[in-house]
Amino acid sequence: MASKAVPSETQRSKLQRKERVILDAARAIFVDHGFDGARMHEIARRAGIGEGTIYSYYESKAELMLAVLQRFWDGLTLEAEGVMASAQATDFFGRLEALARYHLNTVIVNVDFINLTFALRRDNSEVSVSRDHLRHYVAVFDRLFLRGQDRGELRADAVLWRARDIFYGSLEYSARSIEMTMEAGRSTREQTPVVEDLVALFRAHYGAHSKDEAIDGPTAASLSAQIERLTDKVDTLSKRFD
Amino acid sequence: MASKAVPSETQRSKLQRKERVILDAARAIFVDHGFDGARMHEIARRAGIGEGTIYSYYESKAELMLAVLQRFWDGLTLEAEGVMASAQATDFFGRLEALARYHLNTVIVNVDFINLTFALRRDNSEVSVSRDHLRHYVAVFDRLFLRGQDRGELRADAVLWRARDIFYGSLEYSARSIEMTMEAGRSTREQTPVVEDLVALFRAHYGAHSKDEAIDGPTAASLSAQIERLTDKVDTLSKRFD
Amino acid sequence: MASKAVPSETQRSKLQRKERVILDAARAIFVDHGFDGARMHEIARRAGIGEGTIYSYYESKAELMLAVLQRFWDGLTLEAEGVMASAQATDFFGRLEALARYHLNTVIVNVDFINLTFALRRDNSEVSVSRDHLRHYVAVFDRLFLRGQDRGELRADAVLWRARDIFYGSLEYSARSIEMTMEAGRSTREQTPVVEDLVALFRAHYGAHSKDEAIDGPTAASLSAQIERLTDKVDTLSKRFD
Amino acid sequence: MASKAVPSETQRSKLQRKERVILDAARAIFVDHGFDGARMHEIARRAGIGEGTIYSYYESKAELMLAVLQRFWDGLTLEAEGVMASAQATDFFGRLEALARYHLNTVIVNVDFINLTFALRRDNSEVSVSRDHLRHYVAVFDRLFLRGQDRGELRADAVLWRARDIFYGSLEYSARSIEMTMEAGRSTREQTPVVEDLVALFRAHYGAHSKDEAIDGPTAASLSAQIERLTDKVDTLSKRFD
DNA sequence: CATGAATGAGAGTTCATTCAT
DNA sequence: AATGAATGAACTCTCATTCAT
Repeated sequence: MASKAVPSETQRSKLQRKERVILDAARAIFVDHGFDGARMHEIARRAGIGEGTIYSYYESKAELMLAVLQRFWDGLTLEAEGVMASAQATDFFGRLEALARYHLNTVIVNVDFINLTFALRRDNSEVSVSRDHLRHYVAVFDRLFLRGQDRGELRADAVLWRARDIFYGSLEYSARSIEMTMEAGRSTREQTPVVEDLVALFRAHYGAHSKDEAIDGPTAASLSAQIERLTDKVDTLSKRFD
Repeated sequence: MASKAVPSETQRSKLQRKERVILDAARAIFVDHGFDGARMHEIARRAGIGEGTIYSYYESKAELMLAVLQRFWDGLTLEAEGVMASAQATDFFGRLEALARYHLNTVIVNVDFINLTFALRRDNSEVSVSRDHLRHYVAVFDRLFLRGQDRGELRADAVLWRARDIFYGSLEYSARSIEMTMEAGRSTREQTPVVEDLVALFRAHYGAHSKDEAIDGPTAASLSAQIERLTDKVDTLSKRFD
Repeated sequence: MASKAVPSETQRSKLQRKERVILDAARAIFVDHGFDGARMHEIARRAGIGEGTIYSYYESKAELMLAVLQRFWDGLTLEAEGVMASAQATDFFGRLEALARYHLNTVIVNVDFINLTFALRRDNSEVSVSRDHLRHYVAVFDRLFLRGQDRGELRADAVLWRARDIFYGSLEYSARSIEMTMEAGRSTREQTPVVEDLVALFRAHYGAHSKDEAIDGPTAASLSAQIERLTDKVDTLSKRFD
Repeated sequence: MASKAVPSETQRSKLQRKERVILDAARAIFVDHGFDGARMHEIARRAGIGEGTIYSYYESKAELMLAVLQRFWDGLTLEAEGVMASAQATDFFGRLEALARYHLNTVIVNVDFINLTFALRRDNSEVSVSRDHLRHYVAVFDRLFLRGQDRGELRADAVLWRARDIFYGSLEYSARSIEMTMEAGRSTREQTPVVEDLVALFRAHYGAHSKDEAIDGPTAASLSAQIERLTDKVDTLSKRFD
């Protein structure tokens, strides 16, 4: 009360907290309804503040969306780097697997939001998203890949961006498929084999050692696991006849 | 009297022509501004007709969008099949290359529209997009792949949908990248090497001459493939109970 | 076909028939949906003709409505006169009863349309109904009443328009009430006693003879009928408990 | 903080005032143009507010109409009761005259609005008018009449709803006639004689001093009245099962 | 004369944004 | 700084009317 004249640390952090609350609310509503479908009224309500208050933090709905996008992609990039830094493995393929696992899961969880980002790429839109967000994010892969080449883990003649297309491309496509089947109540595809498969493909194609090494095919152990899973499915099916 | 019951050929084709004009205009405006951003007024103007006229062809904006989507994906599927049928090569990899080339180019040209399709909410929206459009389209690849396996051109233990994810996923990712660099004035990446690279990857990974193939008797790999296929069958069966 | 140049009698009557078909259709739709709620499209469909055809008979929707109203009230007036002309009784009260019976039934059947007529009395409406329709119709009563006075059946000092207000007013109010209860599935009020009561009231008030004569009260016969009806009601109610 | 949760008295009364302004404007426009003919734009302009503001008070045009109706009929009922309560006379006929005078004048003044009420379709429309409004209003007469019977001022065998039809029916018919002649510049009919005439008619017909009254024992008339009342009770009972 | 596809003005309603409190 | 009532431009969709056939 007495701190009116002197903006205390508390006040500043209070503002930051409220800004975060707004962004959280905005993100949730934007994901649920898309940009045009989202209502400022609903965002304000979810943030627990008045409608007008948003406008003292962001100039317009479009600005708010941009801020949400910014935080989303920055967060993604940071997390991806964190995941790799804290990965147990320190070799290229170990880290690649960690990155793939993280990316696949992220896309599955945020598929609506990522679609929304793509949609805003339109030029005539009032919300024209900069491509830098995405560029920064995929740079995580680029750094990993180049370091792998430097350390001799990867073939020197491998072309970065072709590898990148395959990595992100197939993961995202898988993610959409998995998300679709999840939504339909079925869960036939697991995330783990997709990641393992992709890493194996990278090892085979871009690995510095022998070309054939990685193509070992399924081991007895993995076969056993597959049979186990199938057994479960059949059991589930059997129960349907009760 | 006869002209009353039976609309003359001229009349019918005139209606069909107008329908096409509307769909063309709608597609252009939808791509430029998104579904919510598109204005019926502008679509009508671009089609050179009155606003009300659209509503005697399509019940609502959403219906119109759906019709545009339908035509787009159906056309894509038909063209893809045509491309493969008329490909000079008749072997798997030759046809795969034709399909890849067609798909890559298509995505580059229609990237905005494809983004738009993705952005349409599957739920919570008045435009509920059926997944069948996409499913039909990717079935072209599926048929090609299975035929390749039947004819012994591909490894029997290759998993269809993992191959599909890599194929469409990396092509679409490449397409977006290419489209981005094209737009930026640079054209560092050519389409041809991307396609050739992908086909080479497929040949190396899924080609029948891979190392395990020659060994007699049921190998672990072929066993695994058998299990995989059986799993699919059980899944299909399961779906029947939904 | 050959009769193109010479409008035959057939053609003229054909036009009149079509005009009647249009008016019938229009009336039905106007009654069902009101003036603004009625659709020219639906009127045309019900008449079995094209939408544009209506406009070669009537300049606009408002004109059509006016024509419908005209025919309705003219028909009513004609019928009312016909009813009285063909009434068995030739004395004032007999004819009054016939007119009351006809009017009550007419209002019940056409209550929606009559309400519609009242609503169109608005001045700012594009369909401003002339009051002459109604005036012509009530003139039937006026003539009957004046004749009754001339013939000495009615008191010479009775004021025409007060009698008219009571006659039409109470009948219309009763009609609305009866129509309301009919609609609700109940039919507690019969038309006959309402008419008889009103005629009795007229006889007592405006009859030239004695003032008291008509107030005989219910006879034993009518009492018996009332009890009969009540018994029916109780029976109906009893069945509800099964 | 206190001003947050509890809107100040000023604020609340301001809202109520605005609500009344909207209802007044709406009523005027609805009367002038009917429900369909009325334009929200014009209502807003007349109320001196923005178009959108109306929608924060009423969900739709239909809701607004309903609110107008509610207020009109509730006000009428209240006023009618007030008029009778404050009437100098305390006997039945004195109060009847006060009620008649009030009703006649009310109908003359509000004839357009009453026509509008009648014209609103009970079915097939988005504005579904409840009959309760009217029912509540006429209950004022019903209570007066029954009390008159209880106090021996009216004949015991008089049938309530026939009297009600005559009372309201003839007054409304007179009101329309008077309103018509007033509008035409002529003012041949005065309200007072109409009311006096009607009261005289009621006195003659339903007054307790009628000829049958004096006779001892249950007359046929009183028997009939008893049956009539019993019938009403059974009807009421029946309605409970709908 | 008959038709019904085409028209476009105009309707009710929504919602991002403003601003007095 | 925070609020939320008020705003009005702009939306989709309707439908009486027109006119080429």
